[in-house]
Formats: sequence, C-alpha cells, structure tokens
Amino acid sequence: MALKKNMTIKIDEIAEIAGVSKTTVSLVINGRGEAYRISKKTQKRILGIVEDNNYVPDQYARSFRLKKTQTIGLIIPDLTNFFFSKMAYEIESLSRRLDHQILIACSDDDEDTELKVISNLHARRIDGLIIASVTRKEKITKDVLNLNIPVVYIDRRIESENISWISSDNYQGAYDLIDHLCGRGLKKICFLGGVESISTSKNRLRGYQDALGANGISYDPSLVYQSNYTTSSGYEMTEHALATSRGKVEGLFTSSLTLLEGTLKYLRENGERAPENLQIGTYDDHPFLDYLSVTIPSVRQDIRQMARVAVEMIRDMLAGKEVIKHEVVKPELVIR
Amino acid sequence: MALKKNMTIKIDEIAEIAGVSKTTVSLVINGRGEAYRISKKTQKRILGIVEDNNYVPDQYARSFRLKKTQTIGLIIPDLTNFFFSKMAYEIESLSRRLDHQILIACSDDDEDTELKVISNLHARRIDGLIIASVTRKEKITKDVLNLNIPVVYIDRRIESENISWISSDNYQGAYDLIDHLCGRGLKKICFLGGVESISTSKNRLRGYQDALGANGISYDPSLVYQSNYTTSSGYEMTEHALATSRGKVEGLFTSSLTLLEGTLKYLRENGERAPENLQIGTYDDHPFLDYLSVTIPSVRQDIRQMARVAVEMIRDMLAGKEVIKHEVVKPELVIR
DNA sequence: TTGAAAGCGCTAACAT
DNA sequence: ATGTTAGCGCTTTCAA
Repeated sequence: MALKKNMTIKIDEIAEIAGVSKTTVSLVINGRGEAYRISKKTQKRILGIVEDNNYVPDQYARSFRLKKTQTIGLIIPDLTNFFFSKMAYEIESLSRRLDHQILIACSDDDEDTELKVISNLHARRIDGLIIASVTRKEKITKDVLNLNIPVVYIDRRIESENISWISSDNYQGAYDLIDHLCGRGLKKICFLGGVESISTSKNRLRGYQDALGANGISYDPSLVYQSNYTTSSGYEMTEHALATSRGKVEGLFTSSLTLLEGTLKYLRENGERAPENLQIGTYDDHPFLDYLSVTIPSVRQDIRQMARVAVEMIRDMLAGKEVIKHEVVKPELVIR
Repeated sequence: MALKKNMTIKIDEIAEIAGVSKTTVSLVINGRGEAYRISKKTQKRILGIVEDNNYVPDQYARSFRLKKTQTIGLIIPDLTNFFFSKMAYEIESLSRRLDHQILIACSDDDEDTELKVISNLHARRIDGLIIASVTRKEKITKDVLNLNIPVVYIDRRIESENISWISSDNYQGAYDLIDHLCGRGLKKICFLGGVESISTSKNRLRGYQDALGANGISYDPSLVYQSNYTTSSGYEMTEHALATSRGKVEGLFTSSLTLLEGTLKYLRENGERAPENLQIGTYDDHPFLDYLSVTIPSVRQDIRQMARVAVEMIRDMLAGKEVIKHEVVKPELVIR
C-alpha cells in the first residue's frame, strides 16, 4: 500500500525550521513566551511557522506527558431519551468552551455495562467524570472512588458525604405533579417508575405518596409499578396497571419520557387513546408534549442548569478546590 | 493537600511482582503469550497478578506508542435533534462492541465550529471520523482529507470520488411524502428547509419539485424557504410562509423535527392549531408523532442501518481495506 | 521461553 | 533569552 504516511509535522521539525530548540517552540505555543521572555521577534516567527505548517501538537503525547487529557467522561443511560440527550448537548457545549472534549458512553441502565464503561474511560485517563449512574452505593465506592479523579454524579445522587452530586428536586417535582392531578379530582393514580433503586425513583415515589396523603388519599402499594426506564417497560406496566384494576384507574404517572412513550403506545393499540377518564402526567418535558392530542402536564427539569453546575464542579475540582458539593435545582410544573 | 496520589499501578510493577520483565507482561496482556510461547504457568501467574491489582494499561501511553487511539470522532450538528441523538446512540453502541470509544462534538451546523472541532479531534488522534458535515466541498478537501484517517460522511454526502459516505435517499423520501400530500388533494405546499447548501437539502428540494411536477403542479419558488435547522428558524419561516400567501397555503413540508417544532409553536401561538386547511408533513420520524393532535405523515430514515454501515466502513478502512464506498439506504414513508 | 533497551512527541527542570 | 536532556508508560526489535 503506497499510502502517504501520516504527514503530521512535529515539534522538532518546527524547531528546526525556526532555527530554535523545541523548548522555545513549546514555550511559545503554550503561551508562556512572555513568562520566559522569549523575544517578540522569535515568538512571531515561530507562530508564523506553526501557522504555515498547520502544526497542532499531538494531544496524546501531550496528555501522556502531562498526565491530563483535557477530556471529560460522560456516562448516561440512554442518548435516545430526550432528557439525557439534552443533558449531553449542554455538557458538551459547556465543556468545549473549557477546551475539554467529551467522551460519551451509554450504560443502558445496566450495572455491568456501566462498570465496563467506567473502567474503559478510566483507562483512557479522563480528567473528570460526570455520571448519571445506575449503580448502587456499595459497589461504586470501590470502582468510582478508586479513579482518583473528580467525579460528579448528575441527576441520580449518591447518599454519601464523599461524593459530589447535582440533581433536581425529584421529591418536589413528583409532589407538585401529583398534587396537581389530585386537584383535578383524580383519586386512583398509578405510579409507573423505572429502576427502583436509584435516588430519583425513590424521591419521586415519596413525592407521590406524600402528595396523595396531603390530599387525603391513602397510599395503595398495588398501584405502584417499577422496572426500568425503557419504552417497552412503559408499555407492559401500563398493560398490567389497567388490567389489574381496569375501570378504576383514573390517573397514570409516568416517571420518564421513555415510559410515557410506552404508555401512549399501549393506549393507542388498545383503542383507549385519551379516554376521558384516564389522565396522564409525566416526569420530564418535551416540546412535542404541547401538541399531543392528550393533555399531559409534566415536570420540567432545569437541564441546562444541572449541566452547568456539573461542569463547573469538575472545573473547580480540577483547579484544586477539593470541596464536595451537593446541589439541588428546582423543577417546574408545566400545566397543560 | 494530603490527597492520595494516583495509585494506578503500572506495567513495571506488575512485572516486578511477577518476577518477569515487562516485555513478558505486555505480551501476555495483549494475548500474544501463545505466539511467543510464554509458558502457561507464567501466563496464568501474570494474569492473576493483573487481576489482583486491578491493572489496566494506560491507554494514553499505549495509544501514544501505537499511534492509534481506539477512538472514533463523531461530529453532528445537534444532539437535541432526535434524528442525530438516535444516530449518536447507535454509533456509540456499535463502536463500543468494537472497543472504540466515541468522542462526540456538536457543530451547531456552523462551519467555523465544525472546523474547530475537526482540528480538535484531529489533535486527539482519533482513529477515524464520522461526520454529518455542514461544510461545503471545497473547504473540506483541505481540512478533512489532510487528516489521513478514515473518514465517513453520514447523512449529508459529499460529491467526490475520494470520500466515503452513507446517507439515505433524501430525494425519494421527499418525493414520496410530497406525492402523498398531493394525493390528499393539496396543491400549494410550502417547503421549509434548513441549510441550503448541503446534499440532504438539495435532494429533498428536488424530490419536492419532481413530486409536484408528477402531480401536474407547477413549481413555485416563492413557496420555498430555507435558512437553517433550528427551531426558531422553523418558527420564522412558518410565519413568513403564512403571512406572504395567507389563505392559500394548504400544505407545509418541514425538513426536520426541529423545524417542525418551530412550525407547531407558531401555529399554536397564533391560534391556528391544526386548521383543517393546513396539512403538515415532515422529514424524520419521532415516536410522539403518533399521538399529536395534528396528523403528520413523516419520512422515517433507517438510522440504525446508516450507523451500522458507517461504523463498518470505518472498521474496514482501519483494517486496511482502502475502498471508498458510497451507500444509500431507503427511507420509509409513514402515513398518518 | 524470556529480557534489555530504544523510542513514540512532548514538557520542564536545569543549564547556560 | 534559549538550549540540553530526562522521562512519562508502553510496545517491540533484537539478543540471549
């Protein structure tokens, strides 16, 4: 194969052309020409040559040497869930401004997969990690804390003093939504949740319970369904919920957009599209919710803010401020 | 700060513990113990120690040495557009199976941003690049071909013999959809497009024109609007389209889900939600389209297949097969 | 069947 | 104001 070899020029060659040593080139390139009092003339010449030859330092060599990669790992369950793709979008654009690239990996809300990608990202020497984790507390200690890099849990929090997290107030969000539904006169409201063990699920369930209580409705565990956040689970849970207590269920709370899709799918396939006596409410917001034939109030999380805080935490930790922080942002009830 | 130092163990230490040289360890780790006839016993011992100490080779050192990073760059315009987040999801999960990590960057459909992230990813020595590019042919030649790595254009193609691409048949998709709308009796159909210069836009416009022609409707350029794929553009174009020829427009073709959002937003805010005399059709499909109060037929692209082909092309090119390939997948009209 | 040593491209301490 | 040089952790050629 007479392929052109990788022609990317390297620092020695730039130095040679400029007639200086690579130290000088390195210094100038990294903006420390002033500090080292390299003459303006030399600086300009070097920069010119760099420009002409389209020289870009090999980030791998650089990272290898510096022991930092300007790379942040992002682990989320599912890029097709609008909540997380929006989050990824925000995190990517914020990080880009800080000259950090994002290494994205999806866990599919599977513990093994998550562990695998954590190890993978670790081997890639990410400088920091932002993770919406599905893993329970006991296991993470070993794997994540061992990383010895800044880690921020996003969305799903870990109840530990040693771990930073940013999430929204899932208790309040669920409370407000259920309270609103009760205000519409609903009494029998099913809770369709995802992975039971994670903080968001627990808090949303508590919000659900308390809101019912505040409205004088006693909590009925048989109305609570939880499995995982896939659309097919939403479908199945809806089926069970309606089959078990058909005719009695007045409301359906779906804990994610993906679950909502499953619910809608089931309802449509079973000719119950938007029956007057079945009111849906969902966690997370989506632009299309405004235009559905069924009216679905939702809880909108401030994704941008969560992303901003997460990135800033990483940045601060990278800058040496070793403070563990916990932050909660307020969700917003979108009434429709 | 009495922080624990980075405790990640390295190959020398493993070698020391095992009482062998690092060569041997390296060989065994990389599965070439057999080829080099390292004794089974030694192999087992080394592997055991690796396991015990949780040793993972530093990918950066490795990549640096090997000149390959097991990393694929993915540049897309916008992660909040379901079409692209789905694509990212598929590409990520396929690559993961090939032990490649994905470096994602968004261009926001801005040429300068795109150039910047290309250079950034290049400096990170990605092994291959998959890109849904906004850049026109002339400019890319210099920047992308210079990379000297496998590059696959996805979705938006580049008309050049030297460049591999995978896209769906945008001409056919638009044709089918417009033809279908005409079959419903519509005559005045506006075309709301995105970035005019890219292949998808051009082909969809041609499909639009030809479908009209086939239905005996003469092409009226004043019904064609193009700017970019943002939701706000969709809003504005809808406004213009309806203002300019109010009362006459019977159909609206939106060229992306993001544009569709803008259109719906405008219609709702202006009290024209789903007027009987305004039929919308859109490129790209979304689960929620099945449940909208307005009935919107759409063109569903086979995103999974596009992702698969792209990843396979990269894999093959990486394996030394230097074939330039062009592939087109069929879209599917979803009638609603 | 295994080890010694060179070297990937870069940065930074230390010289000058 | 600029140059010399060691070394980051790994793979691989060559030697034994």
